[in-house]
Amino acid sequence: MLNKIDENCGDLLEIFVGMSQVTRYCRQDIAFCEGVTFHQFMILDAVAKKKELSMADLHVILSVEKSTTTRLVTPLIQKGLLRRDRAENDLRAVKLVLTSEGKNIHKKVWVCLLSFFNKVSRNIPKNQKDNVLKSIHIFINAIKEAAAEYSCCK
Amino acid sequence: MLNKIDENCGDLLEIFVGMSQVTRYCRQDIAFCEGVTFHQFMILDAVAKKKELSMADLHVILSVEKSTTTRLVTPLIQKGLLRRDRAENDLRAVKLVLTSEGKNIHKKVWVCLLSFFNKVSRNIPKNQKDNVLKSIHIFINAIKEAAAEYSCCK
DNA sequence: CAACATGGTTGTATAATACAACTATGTTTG
DNA sequence: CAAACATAGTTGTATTATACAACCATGTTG
Repeated sequence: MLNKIDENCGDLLEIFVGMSQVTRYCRQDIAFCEGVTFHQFMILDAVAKKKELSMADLHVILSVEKSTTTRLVTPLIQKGLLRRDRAENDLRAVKLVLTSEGKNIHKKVWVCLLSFFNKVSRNIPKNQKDNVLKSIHIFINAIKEAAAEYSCCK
Repeated sequence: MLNKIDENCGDLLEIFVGMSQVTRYCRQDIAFCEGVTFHQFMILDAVAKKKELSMADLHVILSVEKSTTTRLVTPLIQKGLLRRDRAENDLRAVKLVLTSEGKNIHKKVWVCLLSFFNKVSRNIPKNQKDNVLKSIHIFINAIKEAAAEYSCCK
């Protein structure tokens, strides 16, 4: 009986290991696109989608500490891809916007990503694609929900 | 036509983002088990499975740089969970083995993990479980294969 | 207005990670 | 067999991602 569970969990562990590897690959490989890292691209993309974005929103999207958010944004400002304006309605808040250079780079990196994504896509059997993507959503959400209430060994 | 592709890729990006988040959660949460981090547990588990393991093998399993492998192993040696013996047949090589304390901790952390995995499991509809796990394998492998040949923007 | 809440940055510290240089041991080959 | 090459691992050095706590400035509310 415990065996059954254990086996299942062995699978899960393997999957976590796989995800951890794959995440690492992506961060590294994508780093070679126009000098933008994976996280940096996420930020550019989030800003591109919303036109303007507060740090607070961003920190939810990235789901990292707000201090981390600041540090991730800083290099993008320095490279001139983002502007950090004050929000009109709340003087505490920041409003991130893409510079034209930022838009440019965002587009270029998308092209890189597309080529990578296509390669990934080609390694998934056509008739499975939909199912696979859906399954992963289910899985990721399952973990997020579990993590929300999770606090181990306390 | 490009739209179709783009949309698909938007999905993929979302998934990568999700994976990156989820990976981060796990590293953090699991860190609370007996002071063992996710990677450290992977190492303990790999050694436990094989009884003994060379650094070379381990560095393949973790798929990180060999120097990183060394640094990940070191704290486990220091905590007395692993022993670093010389291999008999090759004096260059190392043979990692679990100490009894290591076995003990390995087991304890498994219990923590089980409880987490069960929570995850409970958030996946029963009739989908098999499908979801299989899909993720397909996906992870697809990425690994793509990453193997991947070198962007060159 | 005083107390509390929110948005953000900075100080400080740590973990994970890479790459290059190096040591020591093995293997192959002219 | 000695020289050249290959392999196993560690260490030096640097960077990135990350957290937590302390802090400042601005808003909101009793």
